[in-house]
Amino acid sequence: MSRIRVKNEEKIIRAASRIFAENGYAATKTADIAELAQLPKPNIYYYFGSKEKLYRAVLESVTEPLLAASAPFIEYRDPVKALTAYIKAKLLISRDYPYASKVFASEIMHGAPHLPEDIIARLSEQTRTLSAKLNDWVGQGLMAPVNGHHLLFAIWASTQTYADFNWQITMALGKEELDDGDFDQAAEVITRLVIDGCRVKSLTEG
Amino acid sequence: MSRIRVKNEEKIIRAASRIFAENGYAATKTADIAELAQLPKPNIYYYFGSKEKLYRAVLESVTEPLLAASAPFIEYRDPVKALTAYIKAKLLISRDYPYASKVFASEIMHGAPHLPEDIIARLSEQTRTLSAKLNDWVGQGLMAPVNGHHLLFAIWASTQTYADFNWQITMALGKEELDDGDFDQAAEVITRLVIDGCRVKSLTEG
DNA sequence: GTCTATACGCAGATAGAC
DNA sequence: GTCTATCTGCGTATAGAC
Repeated sequence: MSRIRVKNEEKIIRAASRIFAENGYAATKTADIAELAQLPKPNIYYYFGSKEKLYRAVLESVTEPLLAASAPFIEYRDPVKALTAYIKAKLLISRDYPYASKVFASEIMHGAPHLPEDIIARLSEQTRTLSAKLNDWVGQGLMAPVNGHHLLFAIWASTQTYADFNWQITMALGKEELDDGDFDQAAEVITRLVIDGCRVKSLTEG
Repeated sequence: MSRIRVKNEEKIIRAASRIFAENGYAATKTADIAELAQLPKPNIYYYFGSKEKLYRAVLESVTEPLLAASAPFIEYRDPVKALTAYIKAKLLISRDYPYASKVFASEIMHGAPHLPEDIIARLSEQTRTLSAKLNDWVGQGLMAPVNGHHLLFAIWASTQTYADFNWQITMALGKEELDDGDFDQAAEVITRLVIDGCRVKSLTEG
């Protein structure tokens, strides 16, 4: 694995993330990826074999950040801290991986036809862990009796929307692009909805 | 405009909504639409002229329901009633127009390249009206000081997710498909988040 | 390892018979 | 108004020179 290979593969993945995000899988031309990556088209095939395999490589590149975002849920015992940190982490993914997030969203929207089984399994496992924890908190009287799954869906949707529907949001806000202040406001609103809406209690201050 | 024409156009639109939703614009073959509609492929072209025009017709078919969903915001003066009804209306769109909703979402996700200007204008107008009303309520002390735009984004995202990410949700719930009970639970959770989270006050019972 | 030039298949669109 | 048969262009993929 030469240094040039690693470097070129990175360039291609970065370019591909963007083109796939903007156009969707079927509508993207490998020629456009090559152009953005400033490499000849056959190099794409030399490094990745096919458009399909390149696409899967892009999908896999977001998997780790996505799974890592749930770390707060494990780390913090305090429900308020855990949920606040989780919402922030999810919003940062939308901010920092806007293209990969979109590719992932598009993939899920169409029934995950290209998503490898092992990734699906890990995401499912994560879902079970998170909703179980929410239900635990409900059982311990640490929050109002809400359905953990549906609360999770609401958190996912309202954080991911800042990447997936970026176009709509920037237009509604009358901006060119979202800045850190917008993400702060988003975090404030979503956190309030969850913490106050579900009457989540802190372990330290009752 | 013969009766047969109207009937065939309906059949084609219905089939197209589904195929476009499942595969995305670029990946759908007009042949597949024709097959599902049980008509020969050239009829698609006879009635709609091109794949692109057919796609736009599908987009336009959801516009009215989408705009109509905001009626509660206008009809009800009471913030609690208005928001509760709005959330319910948005969820019903996800339930009753799952395919068209997905097509619309996919279109927005990619920057609305095919969405006619006049539809964009009407949706923008609606966005302004809704966020202005939310800000009014805040100004009148009828709800906590939340940013109207971001609250709106959260409501949109968490209701549309039941159509757009249907696959993920049914999998997480371990079901084959969502039933009315699931939508009721979704409504309950989202309504709680908004009403309790933003401390929305009812006009009648303070 | 890199890239120019080319093959090949698929799917959008249509000509023209009925 | 309907449909069979066909054209054509575009985009994935590769052969083969360097």
